[in-house]
Amino acid sequence: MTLKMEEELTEGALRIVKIAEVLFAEHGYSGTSLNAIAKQSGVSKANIFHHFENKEALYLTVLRQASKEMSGVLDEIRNPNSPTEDQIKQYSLQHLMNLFNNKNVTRLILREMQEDNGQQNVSMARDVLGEHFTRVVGLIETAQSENKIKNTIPAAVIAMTMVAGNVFYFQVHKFLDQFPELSGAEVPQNYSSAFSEILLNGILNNKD
Amino acid sequence: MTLKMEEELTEGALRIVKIAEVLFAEHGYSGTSLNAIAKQSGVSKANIFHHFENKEALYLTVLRQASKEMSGVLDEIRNPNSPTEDQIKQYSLQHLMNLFNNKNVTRLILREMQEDNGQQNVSMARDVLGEHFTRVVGLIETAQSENKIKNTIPAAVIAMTMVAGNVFYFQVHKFLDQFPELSGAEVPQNYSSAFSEILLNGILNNKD
Amino acid sequence: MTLKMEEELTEGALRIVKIAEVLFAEHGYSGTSLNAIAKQSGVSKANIFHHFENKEALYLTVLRQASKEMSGVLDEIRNPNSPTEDQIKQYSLQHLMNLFNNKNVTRLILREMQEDNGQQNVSMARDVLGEHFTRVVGLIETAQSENKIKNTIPAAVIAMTMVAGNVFYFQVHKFLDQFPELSGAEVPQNYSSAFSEILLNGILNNKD
Amino acid sequence: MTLKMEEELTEGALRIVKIAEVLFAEHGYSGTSLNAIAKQSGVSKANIFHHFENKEALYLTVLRQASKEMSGVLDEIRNPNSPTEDQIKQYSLQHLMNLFNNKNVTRLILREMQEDNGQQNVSMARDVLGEHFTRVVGLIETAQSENKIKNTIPAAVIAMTMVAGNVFYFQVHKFLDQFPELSGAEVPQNYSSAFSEILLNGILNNKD
DNA sequence: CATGAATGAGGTTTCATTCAT
DNA sequence: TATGAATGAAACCTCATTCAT
Repeated sequence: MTLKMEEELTEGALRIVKIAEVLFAEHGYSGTSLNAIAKQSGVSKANIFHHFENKEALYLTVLRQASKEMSGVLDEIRNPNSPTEDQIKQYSLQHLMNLFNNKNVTRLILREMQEDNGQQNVSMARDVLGEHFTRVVGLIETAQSENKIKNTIPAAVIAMTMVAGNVFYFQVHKFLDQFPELSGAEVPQNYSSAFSEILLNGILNNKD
Repeated sequence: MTLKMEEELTEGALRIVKIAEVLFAEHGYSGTSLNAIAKQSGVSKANIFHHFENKEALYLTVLRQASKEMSGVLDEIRNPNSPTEDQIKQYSLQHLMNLFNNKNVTRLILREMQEDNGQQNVSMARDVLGEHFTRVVGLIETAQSENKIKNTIPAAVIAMTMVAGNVFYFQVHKFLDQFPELSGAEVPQNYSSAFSEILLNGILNNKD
Repeated sequence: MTLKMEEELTEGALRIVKIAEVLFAEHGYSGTSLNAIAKQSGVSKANIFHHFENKEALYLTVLRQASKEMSGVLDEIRNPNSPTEDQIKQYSLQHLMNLFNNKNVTRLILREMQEDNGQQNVSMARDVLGEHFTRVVGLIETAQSENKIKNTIPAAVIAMTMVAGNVFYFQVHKFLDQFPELSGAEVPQNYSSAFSEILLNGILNNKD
Repeated sequence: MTLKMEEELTEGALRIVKIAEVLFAEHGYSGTSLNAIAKQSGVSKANIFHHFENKEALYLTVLRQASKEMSGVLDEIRNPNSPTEDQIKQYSLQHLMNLFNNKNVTRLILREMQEDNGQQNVSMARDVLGEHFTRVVGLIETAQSENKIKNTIPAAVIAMTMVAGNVFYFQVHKFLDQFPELSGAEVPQNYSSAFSEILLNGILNNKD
């Protein structure tokens, strides 16, 4: 089931990819020089070309590797018996934690989304949005068919809103301490909880 | 009322800044060469250095200029007599349109938020999030005091959620046609409307 | 009696020349940029070109001005009645002090001597060596004719030796504290006195 | 016995250093472009940066290499049995020839002495003045203890005078034909002989 | 598998100089 | 008399890449 391009990476190559991932995530493609990668990896520049055809090829490998890492994590966790509400909350939180646990990958792919690289970043996008996205859409559709969630709103938009909240929180997280109005949201779990509350119940006061 | 750093830009300098804004937005800082800026501006490379101390200084000028542009736009619009619900909808849509109308600036500042440039991007962040953010917080707090919006959710988190939805939509917009599940959301107004619906009423079916 | 090239310098031009003299002396011709001169002079670069045809012309003006300064100083002092020995001592010391008092000029001309600029630096050389040189030669020849100084040694070589000692001391002066063997020579007058002693009486012990 | 910084120069690097030595000696640091060095060395500019971190590093390597060359030469020559007078004459001449034989190095270091580079040029200075200097001081002190040379004059000042004469002659040599008074001194040996005569016996006529 | 030597192209920056005002 | 705007050329340096070993 190994695709053509996924030839197993040797130990040396993997080391390079790991470092490259960090640097590409931090400084972007053109902000990262092979020199820097070589120096930090402790290998020679020439060695990079020994393992990868060129910079672009290395970059693509990094992206592919990154995607794999990200999607791999969350297969097991599921709890089909709990109420819809809890399931959504749980999924949302899990997605958020996923973004943070794969910080470099996330940044990498967010960068990629801002570039005009055509084809390539679409599949990338799927990975941040991503696995969860599809699954949440399914989950919601089920809930809608059971009349637990409003039928008027397209499931995809709901899923998207959830992802949006998480991704944005990820992007903004490091500035939070600069916004005193947002104090309390620094801890992802707290934010996620409040966000889910909004998502589920809206903000209007429907008391009467 | 001119601040120290805002020395009026001369015509020549402004021309350079305008072009640079586009290129920096499209390709990022290190992906944009002064060569390219010079060529597209129709001036010599040396002339850029006549107007700006170095590439970084030009970049900062672009950012500053960008922030100014963005915050300037939306002062007038207000409609204090309409119901809270409509006001929020209206604000949200306006914010979204703002992001699209100032595409370059928005991209520029989103890029900036991903970099680790300390201080600098905090003030930048304020500008995308930004003006609206503060105002919406006020609006919501008012509504909360009038008991029209739930008091249990912090106004700031609500505002943030709104901004999140818009910014994320901006980022993802160009991929939308690749996600058939999301068809219908390609037009910002449609998306905004659906998103406001969720924000205001939540997704749970509270009928009974 | 004004030569073609010595058209009186205007106040503005003179200011530039003064600054340029310092910078050229410190960093040499190619180490000194018109930018630096302009900035330190508090005038615009363009203004330099207003006063001087180009960098070279400014440099030549500086050299000319420098030479004038240097040769002008010592006309008056003479004491024809004192013994030959004292006269030589006095001249030697005076020459040395001259070098120090016109530090910039001296450095400028020493630099010039090391360059391969043909013609030009010959006349420059005369100015460091210079005025004194000719005069000392005359003085010594007189003394020789009076049999007070050995006829076997050419007057010019004697004069040259004197200049050599002084110039070298000037060049080496700032390193003296690093050579503990030479302690005591830091004060020019002391050095000059010891040097004259050697020059006049040699170092051999002729007692018997 | 290899010092940290003296990592053996590879063939390619050495070639560059050799050419750079000539050019730096001729035109000074800022008067010498890496372009020129590259062209004359027959290597690419980029290759220079492969071997040296930057222009400054190349320059320092040149200086270090130069110092080594200069100090290495004269170890063997010694003739402890000849009379003091002859020994001094011989040393002086040898030093002078040394300056000429290592023309580039000498110019390089003389340039360096005129710059305000702090630390660096002190050690350089030692090399021109240098080896000989210390040895001559020793020689003279011995002669003084044997009462062959006046005890009243510090050995260091005597040595310095000797070096002064030689260095100055080196600096002035190329102008000599322009000074008719100095004819006869164009040949270093002749000059050295006359200079030693003065140094040893002074210029006063002590006959009676 | 790994590296040092080498390079052409292009990057940012500085230079001396011109010109219109 | 003085300057800001503009520039071509050249400075130093970095980049991704190739090749022989």
